[in-house]
Amino acid sequence: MKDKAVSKPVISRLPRYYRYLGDLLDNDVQRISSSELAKLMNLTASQIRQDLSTFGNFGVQGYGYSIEHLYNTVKELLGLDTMTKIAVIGVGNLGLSLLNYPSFLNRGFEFVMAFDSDKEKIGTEINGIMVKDVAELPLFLSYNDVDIVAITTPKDAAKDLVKKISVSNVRGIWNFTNSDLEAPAKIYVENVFLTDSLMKLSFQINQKEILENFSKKK
Amino acid sequence: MKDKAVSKPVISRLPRYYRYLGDLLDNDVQRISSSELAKLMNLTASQIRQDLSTFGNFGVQGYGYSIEHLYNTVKELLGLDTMTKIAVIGVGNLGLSLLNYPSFLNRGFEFVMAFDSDKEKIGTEINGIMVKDVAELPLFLSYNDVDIVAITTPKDAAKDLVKKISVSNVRGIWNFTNSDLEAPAKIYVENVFLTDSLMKLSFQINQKEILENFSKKK
DNA sequence: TAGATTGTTAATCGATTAACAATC
DNA sequence: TAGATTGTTAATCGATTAACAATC
Repeated sequence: MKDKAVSKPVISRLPRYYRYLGDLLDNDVQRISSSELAKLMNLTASQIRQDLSTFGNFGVQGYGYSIEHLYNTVKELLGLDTMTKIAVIGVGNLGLSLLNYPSFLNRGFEFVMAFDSDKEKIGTEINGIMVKDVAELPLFLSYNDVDIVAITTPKDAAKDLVKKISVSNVRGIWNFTNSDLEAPAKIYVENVFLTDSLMKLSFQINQKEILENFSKKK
Repeated sequence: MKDKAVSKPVISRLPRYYRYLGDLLDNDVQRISSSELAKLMNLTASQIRQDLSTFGNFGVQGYGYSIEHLYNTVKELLGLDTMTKIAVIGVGNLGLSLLNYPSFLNRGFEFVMAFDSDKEKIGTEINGIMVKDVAELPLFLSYNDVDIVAITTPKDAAKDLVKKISVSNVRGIWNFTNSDLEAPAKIYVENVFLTDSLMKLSFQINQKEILENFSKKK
């Protein structure tokens, strides 16, 4: 184990490893070599060995990797062997998607409460999760352990929410507003920028035409 | 204008530039230097100048960049000055979020049709968009210009959908299933892996503890 | 033992940052 | 003109790929 912080590209690949290893496990495959896994995942064997060696020596020379062992290792690395508690703020369609997402629960995540400002929604229950008035958020956070807050409100509401979250024990914000949030360093912000994602796709499918247009004008 | 393909990191930053430039424009700022913009966006001035020079010379020495001009340039680069037509497959909460997302419409995107397999949903209308039987997808794609298909179905349904999409004129897939989709090279796949995103967040907030645990065991 | 495959060191590639001449 | 700031070339940094000794 090295002590330096793990590099971003490696972190980004971990969930993907987890998915592929899970599939292999489901198919009762026992072992896999870095080159077989590389072929499956469209990576190089070198990269896989480099990535894994960030965390330790999990392979066996001449044999490869035990899938079950590697799967459990990655699972643990991702913190999925302990329950992570999530509060959802904003119960619009996006908030509902999260609360109803079936695969979160059996992967170490648990929704503990939902919040909204809409009187119609407050007091209702979604998938077994209560919807509270967002005004009660600070009090709730001070009396309950919440690891992650998912923010699915309009972006104007977010700045004030971050302020309230910042004085709690929350360690992560899952940001669905389409704007960067400024949070203290102790809180990690993971962004899901749907509009950015769609624009990237738009760029990619138009790349040739767009760049041609551009050169003409120059 | 260089002719080589634009690098991935640059493409990823374009929507973010677009957001910040839009905000500046809304605040009636006329001009900005690379170092001011860098400060605002938490980048380096060097990087901004490098990024922009991928596409042309938009700045003026001693002055900086005209925000309006730069904004329009990025907008055009992202293909937002022409309408991009999107069909949504799967009208669960996630599909609903997309169809109701207010900011897509005034940004050059248009939903043309929604599809689902649920008899209850077929024939209904969401935000003015009809929901058709997914069985009619191939026919619809053959008679209508659709640029992007957003897939929000369970992942088991996706493989078959991709096959059908592959024989159409669709150029991009916006993939919300939590699995990699194999599509022909002519179709660009942009992934939104919500579970991966949450797992990354989980890793980050637990990084210290997790890595400590790991070193103990070794 | 022979063959396979790891973990790691070295080489390469690509992206970011720094420096500076060109020029508004 | 003097000051500011670009676009670009060069230097640095970091990530990926290749190579190979160690070893199951």
